[in-house]
Amino acid sequence: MDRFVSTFTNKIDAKGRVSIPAPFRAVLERDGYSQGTGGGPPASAQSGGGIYCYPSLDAAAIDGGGERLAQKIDGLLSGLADYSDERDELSVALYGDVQILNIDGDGRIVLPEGLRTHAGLTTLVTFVGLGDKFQMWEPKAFEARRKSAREKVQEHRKLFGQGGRSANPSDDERGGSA
Amino acid sequence: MDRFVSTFTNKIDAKGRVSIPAPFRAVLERDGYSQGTGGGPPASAQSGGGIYCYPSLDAAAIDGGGERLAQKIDGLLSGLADYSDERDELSVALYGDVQILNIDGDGRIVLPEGLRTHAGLTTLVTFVGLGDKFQMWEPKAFEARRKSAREKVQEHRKLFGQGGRSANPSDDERGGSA
DNA sequence: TTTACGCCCATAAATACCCATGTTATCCCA
DNA sequence: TGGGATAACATGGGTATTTATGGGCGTAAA
Repeated sequence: MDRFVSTFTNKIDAKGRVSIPAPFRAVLERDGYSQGTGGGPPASAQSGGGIYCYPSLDAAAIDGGGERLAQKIDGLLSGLADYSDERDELSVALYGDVQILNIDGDGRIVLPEGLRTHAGLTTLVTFVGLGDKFQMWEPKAFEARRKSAREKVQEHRKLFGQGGRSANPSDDERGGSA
Repeated sequence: MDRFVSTFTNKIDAKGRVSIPAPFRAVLERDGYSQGTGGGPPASAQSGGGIYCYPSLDAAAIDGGGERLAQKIDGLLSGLADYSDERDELSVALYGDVQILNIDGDGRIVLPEGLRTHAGLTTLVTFVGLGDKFQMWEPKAFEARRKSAREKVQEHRKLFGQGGRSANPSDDERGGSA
């Protein structure tokens, strides 16, 4: 199914680069990404190559994904009439905030200033798989979010009365393997 | 897919020139633009070369694009009956203010007075990708626009994003489903 | 002439590209 | 089954291109 799964934490180096977790890279490649070196024919930033990133609308995180994500965005706009003011306005938020980041020969991207500040990133980034896309978080911020997410799940369980499994507290962290 | 994506802010120099962001240039070239020097054979301003620009109908901005944009405008008109009043009006609105700007050997254009005042441009221009076309804004004006655009998307998301997915707070972010 | 524009060159900074290294997980073979 | 050889990854850093931007100059238009 090629979904983004699991979480990984990588380091931002002095040049602002981060390695994309290898499993995510594999998903991106299967999703139609062709890498500059070591993968396939080069692709310029605006033509199918690169990953699509934009600031999450309601979280201090960056959303990222490949072609599939891009098509999803297109889908949102496809219903609107060309040249309507409404379409322009939505396009601003949907396309205007997107950055296309190239993956270098070593599987790394450079996070632009704007995105980095939105997510409060400094030296570490936590990549979180969410299926069709993934998110990049400041590790501590993500830990907090994860915690609250668990609590919500707990509540839901109570509502449904499913005693069931466990909320395994020691989930996967760095390098869950693929 | 060759879409205009992302935003860039460039400077207007003493001669009124602005660099077109390199990624946009790449889209334009693939879209059928041939540059005077360093790109391909020269093209006169009225024959496929140059970018199409006109004042946005409902915003203090300039719309710009390449061949695809021109064809889309044609498409809109062809949907209307010949000689209808509506068509005439639209033709004037869409074609009347169009300017074809040449890109110089260094990837720059000169913004004519009329367009500059319409958008309130002085020393900086923000290029905003909107898919098939892009817009040029005065940076501060664009900031305001971006803000309102984001709010609108939030609303839309509520309407769309009810694919009934999950209780997972991090699941659907921007556009739950296409 | 005077102004505006196209064309060329120069340069600093940002970006892409390339290779090297430390570490860890994997595999093979005795 | 233990241990060394191997391969995959994340990470660091050097170097070559690309890009944005400033300015000079000749030519064409007014």
